[in-house]
Amino acid sequence: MAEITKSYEPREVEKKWYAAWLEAKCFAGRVQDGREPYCIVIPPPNVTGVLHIGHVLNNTIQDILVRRARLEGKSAVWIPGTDHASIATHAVVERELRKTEGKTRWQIGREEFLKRTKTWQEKHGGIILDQLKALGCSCDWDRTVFTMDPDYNRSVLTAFAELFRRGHIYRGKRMVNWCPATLTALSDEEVIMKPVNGTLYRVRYEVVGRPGQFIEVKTTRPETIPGDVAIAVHPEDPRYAALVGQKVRRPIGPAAELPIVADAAVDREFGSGALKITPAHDKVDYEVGLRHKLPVIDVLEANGTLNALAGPALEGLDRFAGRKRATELLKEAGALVGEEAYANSVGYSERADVPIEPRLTWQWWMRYPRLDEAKAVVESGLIKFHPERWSKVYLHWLNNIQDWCISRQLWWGQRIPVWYRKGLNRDTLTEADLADPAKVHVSVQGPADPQDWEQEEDVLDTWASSWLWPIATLGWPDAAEQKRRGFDLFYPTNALVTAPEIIFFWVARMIMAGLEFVRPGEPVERRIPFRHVYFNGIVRDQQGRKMSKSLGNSPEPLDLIAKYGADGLRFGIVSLAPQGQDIRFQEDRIEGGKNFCNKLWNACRFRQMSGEAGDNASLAAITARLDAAKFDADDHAILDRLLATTREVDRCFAAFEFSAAVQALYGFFWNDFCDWYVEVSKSKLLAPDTKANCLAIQDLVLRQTLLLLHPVIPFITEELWQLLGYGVPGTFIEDAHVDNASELATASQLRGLVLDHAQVAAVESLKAFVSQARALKAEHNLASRRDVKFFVIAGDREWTVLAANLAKITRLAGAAEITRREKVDGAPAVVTALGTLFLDLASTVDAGAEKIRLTKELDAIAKHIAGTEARLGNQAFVSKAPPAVLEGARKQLAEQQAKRTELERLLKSLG
RNA sequence: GGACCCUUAGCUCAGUUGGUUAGAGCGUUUCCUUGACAUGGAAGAGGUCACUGGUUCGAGCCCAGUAGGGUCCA
Repeated sequence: MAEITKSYEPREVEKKWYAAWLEAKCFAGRVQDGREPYCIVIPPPNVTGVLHIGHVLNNTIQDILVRRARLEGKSAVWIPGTDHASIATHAVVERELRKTEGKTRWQIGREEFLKRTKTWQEKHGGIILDQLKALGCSCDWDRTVFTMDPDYNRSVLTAFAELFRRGHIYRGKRMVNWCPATLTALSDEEVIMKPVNGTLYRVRYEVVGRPGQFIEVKTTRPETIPGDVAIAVHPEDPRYAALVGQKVRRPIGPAAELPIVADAAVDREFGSGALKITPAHDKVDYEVGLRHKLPVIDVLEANGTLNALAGPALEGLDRFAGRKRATELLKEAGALVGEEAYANSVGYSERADVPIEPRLTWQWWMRYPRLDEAKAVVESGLIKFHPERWSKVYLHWLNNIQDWCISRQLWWGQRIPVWYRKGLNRDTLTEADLADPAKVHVSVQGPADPQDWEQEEDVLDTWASSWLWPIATLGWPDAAEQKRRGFDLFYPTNALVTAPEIIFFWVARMIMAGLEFVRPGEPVERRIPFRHVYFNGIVRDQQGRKMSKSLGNSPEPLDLIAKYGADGLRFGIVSLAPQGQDIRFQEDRIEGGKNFCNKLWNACRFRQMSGEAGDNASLAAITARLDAAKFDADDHAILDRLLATTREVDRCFAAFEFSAAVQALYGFFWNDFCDWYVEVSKSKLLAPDTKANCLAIQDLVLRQTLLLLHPVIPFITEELWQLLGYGVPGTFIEDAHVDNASELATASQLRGLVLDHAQVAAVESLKAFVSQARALKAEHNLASRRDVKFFVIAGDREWTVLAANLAKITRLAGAAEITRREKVDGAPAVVTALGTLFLDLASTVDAGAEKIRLTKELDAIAKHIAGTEARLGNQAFVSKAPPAVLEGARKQLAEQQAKRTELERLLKSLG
């Protein structure tokens, strides 16, 4: 067996084991072996993306879940992949095209553009997946899926054709959120509302035939005045009743007379109570226009510049320049009554970060399927959200849902599988036309006579492909593929780990897709895509800001791995991520992860240096080496703590409380095992009588600790597992079974061991005794001396406990000896639960200082006694509190009083 | 405007059915390179649990309100 080095060096260990795991196909999701399935699908990162710290958290949690499932004996699989990120990829490739060739995508054409995009994707698309490997992610890489793979395309097109057939998809000319930068429609979810400090312009329109009479409106967008077609007032507004039916003159742009109409949509409280109606550029105005049969005058081009309909003075100007110019024109015309500052919300394009334009265009829309079921499965807890509160956000969205605009005026993505008969005028298509197979063809494979048809140019929203992720990655809709990939076994998947930001974009839609397409007619629990959704917090910087490239506040994960090891990074990030709360990134916590790994490493090194390796090949082999007759208090205590920690970690993993699991393991391993048990072992290992049993206990504790930690820190645990001989050669730690607390207890009971809780409690008092002894030394500046003598005045029962553990505590207290005395005078002392402890200073004690110290302690204990007495003196407390609490209080009071008595005695003896 | 979250030690945070004297990591002070580990060990300092009121024998925890910070939706 190789010797364990002085400190843990992650780099080579990580490389070695990741390669070995891949070589042995450790991560393969096996379909045939009859074990309980466990499946996670990765939230596919953008193919344009690189790993950021948020990915580290998200993917570490997924890896924890899937590795834990393997240790629990499940047939586990984690399916990886990327999505094609239509808009983001367009942005990158088009920018490069512009920079290097000065061309737009239209200049090179659709085919050529797609060729370039494909090349770019092949070059950059795998980066993030390789980074996940460096992090240790145990994905089944043979199953890697890209949302534009041929199989995946077919899933997406099948879903479209099916939903069209079922009446869920339609084509309509409606107001959409238009992004003038990327030149495509967006869904409501891709629009970010931002508060903007704008200007409200008060503009007056002269009433036709009544010179000098005006009607005033307020608008933030004077550049759209050439697109005005009416003024609207509320039908019950007395101020304007007489004017309804009259006309006003448009103050700028092509001259026109606009009717004054009455419409209940007008807010009488806003501004003057009169509203200019510009149906082409506002959703409400468009609806008013429909009601009053008003024309639509679209004065903007797709890219946001004003067109000829805006008039020669504005034509060609960008919308913001146009606004400025329009204001000047209004001033010149005497129509601008005033300007005032105005704070309002403006919708911005999520990707391009420019204000969106409401724009009337033909688009494809989806009426969401299975809305009621989608609500019910979350309301009933069939799909459980962690933390649960996110289900409210989910339900609120579903209750206020609007049809989904799924077409995008882009090229990179699934081209909509709709063909129009050549020569058909698409601007006049009716619903009946859409349903007529002679005019419109919808299918996955396309028409048999393509020469007679023209395919729809638009592609689908990326989310309209990724909403199929859990089913398409498992082979849907191809029966043979589903069989090969284990659809029947792995669906529904177990957990989805994602960010709350995409609860609408993705989580809700996946639920609807699953319910709609999977196992029609079967119970809903067979159709849902996953049972648990864990929302990880957002990783922020120290100031609480989101990590972003432009701020440059995001640490580079690969640098962190180089500095602290993948395990250190994983341990650190999980330890600071409590369930569902956003986290502030602290590099020192990552360093803490690294330090923990080193501690683990060195504890194993200590074990290796302590004695011959025993048979560690299985839990049974180790427990067979335990000797119940040789157990002392510390042995009982460490096994008790091991069982309690195992129980707690089991609970935490099942409850998605990962940072609590890590905390429990940290506390157990560092404090209970290293700080105490390893230290007491040093005495036990010197005695031939207790050595073998002590080593067996260490082996048992280390084995279980490695198994519990493996999901969080896979590399170092694998390395130590092998170094300490826990596995049969040729197997891996993941081939072992992690025993739960009761299995562990049963295994040790088979060796005749019954944990003695009195002994466990005794260790607590021994720890306190040692700690008090050290403190007493430190008080007298003897902390580093190991030759001091202690005296104890103790009852027989207390002394029995001390005597049984004397060698260990003498060593831990850093004493030459601890002896029992009947009487001690003039030595500094401390009252412990195991008697009064004196530090032998011969006659050098400073009585004055000692008195001050003891008096301080006496004051503190008096305060506690007063509190406890007050509680026990309260009749209501005595009669109402549960007996256990009451009993505890009485016992506490007795102990406090005994301590006070002893302190008083000590003070008195000092004179 | 609506919904949700947060406010606990200098910093970042735990505290899951209300019950002894409120915890951790980092930082900080003092001491220690003793044969697992200085990526370490020992001891210490540090908190009117945002505020106000209520329920209760008992509140960091439950309820109501106030203030501040944040997120999402309109």
